[in-house]
Amino acid sequence: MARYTPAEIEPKWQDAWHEAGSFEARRTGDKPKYYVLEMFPYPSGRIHIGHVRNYTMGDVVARYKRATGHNVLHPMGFDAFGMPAENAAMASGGHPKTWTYDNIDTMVKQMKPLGFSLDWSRMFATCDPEYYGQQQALFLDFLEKGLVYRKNAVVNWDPVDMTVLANEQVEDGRGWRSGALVERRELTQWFFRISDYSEELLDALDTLDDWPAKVKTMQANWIGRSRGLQFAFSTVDAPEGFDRIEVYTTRPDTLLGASFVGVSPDHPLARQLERDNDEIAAFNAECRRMGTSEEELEKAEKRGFDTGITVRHPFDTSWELPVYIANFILMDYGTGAIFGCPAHDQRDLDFARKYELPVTTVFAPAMGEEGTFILPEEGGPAYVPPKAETVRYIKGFAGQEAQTGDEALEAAIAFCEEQGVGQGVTKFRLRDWGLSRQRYWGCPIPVVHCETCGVVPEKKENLPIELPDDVSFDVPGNPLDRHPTWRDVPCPNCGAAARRETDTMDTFVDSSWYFARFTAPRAETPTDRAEADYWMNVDQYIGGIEHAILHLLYSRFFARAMHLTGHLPETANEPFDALFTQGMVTHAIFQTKDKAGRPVYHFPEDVELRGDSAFLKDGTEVEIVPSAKMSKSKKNVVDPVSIIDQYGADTARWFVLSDSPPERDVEWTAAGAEAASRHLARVYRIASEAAASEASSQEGDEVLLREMHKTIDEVTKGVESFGFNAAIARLYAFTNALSKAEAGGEAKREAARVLAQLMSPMTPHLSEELWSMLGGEGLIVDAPWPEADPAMMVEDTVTLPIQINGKRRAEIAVPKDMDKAEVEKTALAHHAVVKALDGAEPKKVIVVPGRIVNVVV
RNA sequence: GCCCAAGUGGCGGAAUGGUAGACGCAGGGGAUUCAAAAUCCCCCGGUCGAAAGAUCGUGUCGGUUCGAGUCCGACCUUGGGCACCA
Repeated sequence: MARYTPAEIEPKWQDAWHEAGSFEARRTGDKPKYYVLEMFPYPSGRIHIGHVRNYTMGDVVARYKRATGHNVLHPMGFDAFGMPAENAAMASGGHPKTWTYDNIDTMVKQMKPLGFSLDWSRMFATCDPEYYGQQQALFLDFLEKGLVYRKNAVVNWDPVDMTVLANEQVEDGRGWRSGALVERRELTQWFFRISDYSEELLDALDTLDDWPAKVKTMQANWIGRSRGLQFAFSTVDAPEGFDRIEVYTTRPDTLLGASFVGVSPDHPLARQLERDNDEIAAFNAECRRMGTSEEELEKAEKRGFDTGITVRHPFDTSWELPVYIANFILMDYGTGAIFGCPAHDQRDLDFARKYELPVTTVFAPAMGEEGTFILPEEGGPAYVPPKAETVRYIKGFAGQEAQTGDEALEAAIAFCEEQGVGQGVTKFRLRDWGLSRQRYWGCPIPVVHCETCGVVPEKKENLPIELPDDVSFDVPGNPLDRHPTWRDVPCPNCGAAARRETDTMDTFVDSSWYFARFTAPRAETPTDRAEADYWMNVDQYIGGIEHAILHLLYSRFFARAMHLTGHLPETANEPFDALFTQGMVTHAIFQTKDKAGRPVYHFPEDVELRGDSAFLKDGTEVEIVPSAKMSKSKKNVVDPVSIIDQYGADTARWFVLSDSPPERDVEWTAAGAEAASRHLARVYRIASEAAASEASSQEGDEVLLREMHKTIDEVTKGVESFGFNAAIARLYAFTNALSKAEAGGEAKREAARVLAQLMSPMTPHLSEELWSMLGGEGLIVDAPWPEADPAMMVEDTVTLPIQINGKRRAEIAVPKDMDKAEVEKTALAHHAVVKALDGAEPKKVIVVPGRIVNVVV
């Protein structure tokens, strides 16, 4: 009998699909369309097992939808701009462009043998001038509509390398390459007005029924709508022009517990004070030495500097509060100034205790719930109940004595407005999206700076503004900045000597509209409306949970901006109808330390495992950090090519789906690949036997075919709900049933054909082979998905467990449609129940038809 | 620090509030074989027991319910995100 030889059959069927043009997306016929998209990869160099898992999931959906009669669009491309290419150029002297395109070549060569049903004719990379030129056109359209503007913003500045650092390039406040202390520096940068869409982006989350709730929650929290009071304190002894300090608070009901006012080190007042006060200048400078990330600010020790200025309490002008400059206050949020109420905010309480400021409790637990409440001023923790909880106000000034935080908030706002102390406002945490990057390897921002005309947009006919190739990375800083022939251009407006913008775009811009470009990847405009109108939206988007906030939020903004500028229909404002976030593939990190004690990472293939220890080829022992997110910078990536070489693509595909639920992280182990391979060989063998079977006894036909219909039903449901591992478990069970079946040859062949079809989204090559072996018509990719016959799935009798006091003690087999009273009678007659009752009457009998019987004694 | 998840046998995991551990891996035993590989069959959460069975058991502690892995509250641990990694 022939053996399962993936190395022969996989290329054969890939050629057959290619010849038939099976996977080219076409707008033909009256079939419904289906657009399935996996988040496109960064061309890091080689594909890793996480890619295999991600694209196999998308391929299962794509192939299933194809089999259920859809025109499927399933494209692939590369998110090709970004820092690693520049880092590689700096490390080894090559060019980012060469590095990137070489990597793309390699990765395409590695992906094709996996047999994904991708329309490769639509492939592009975001670093193709044809792509980023259209992105520049979008930028100009956005600029015209006022969706882009310039303002100052701070960046991490490395004073030795003379370059801007990404947050991940800052380690313990020092530049990763130079080790120099990082400074915050303010630059004029480009911003998208995403915050204008805060409310809409938040409210529209409710319409995304097929998105995971956790992603919607994360986005909602990120956008962060809050209701509060904005008002001004009048100052005492403040410099001129600072008669008032505007603050924003979400807890105006705690105004009588105010203890101090805090302003950001970047607040205009702090900036004014540092001019004449060296101590304040030093404190502010110290604060600015911290990185720009929110995480770093929050984790840092909370510190303040007493400015000596005070403010008057709005309700009692004889009551003065000190004004501190505090390192934990963000200039970007609210007004950059707050009042602190230590009794009801742990951070404020820590601050008050540190600087010996008064603590005044405003509210306490409601009557009857005081319990062991310790007043914050008597050493207790800050009392911060949920705003929906009713509390008792001790120092309230508006509304009832007992009310919820929410009620008190509104009452306080109403009271303050009436008193002329500020007004209620709704604010959002979401900030505008800074897109300027002081780097070479990104999409050039298509504007020119002219001394007379100011900021001048490039003319669209000059697009794309291509990156110059003749650059080097041996000098610190952005090569575009020191490239005279590229940088120095005439003003598009007046023709005078001018300078091209040398900042490039954030790579999130590239990935915020690629899904739209896939609908017409060669169009002369960003989109072709006929194509976009047909193919949008993405029916199923699949990607990592790490993109839950930024990428997905930016894309939602871009879809709206592209609608405003005429590039997408309004129906595409929410571009992703359904989202599935697959878990990550994790893997141990292998690291050593360099002379300065900084970690140096090593690829798994460069590490030799001996027992629980690991060593480099030169014998150096390597530290193993278990189970971390796979990341190119940490080098803990697994190369699936060897798996494919050894076992074939179908085994790799089957294995990544079978071993773990798709939304959960999976720790890569090679152990299961062998088992997956054995199973596929077994399926091949069983199908071969079925193909040759001459058994004429039809005794077991019904049993087998009933099993088959149940399997069709469960696998279909599994595939539709991303329960791939459960679907595969069902296919294992059905394979066992087929192998043991005492059925006739015809029934076995039918069952084997259905098995091949049900497996075909996961193991398409093997399935084609079996299909042709079993006399299937045409290609299996063109065969319609099998349908389960409901009549074949009902059982005549059911087994009911009997519980006594909720614990299973026995079971009975009863006809499926036996009525409740009869079931109860049968159950009570069971000897285990009789014994448990011991002559007494049951207290209660619960009968859930078809499910369970519970006897309470 | 803040936001969001996850936690079930030796391992990966299954389970519309209704028989916890499907299916697979590893392990043990057997068949086949001159022998092996491959294949096939059986067993496989802990404790007690010869067995029948009993009893405990889904990170920890409480709660709701006739019934909780599933719902609620608190905690612990691990992971993701925190706006210049992509």
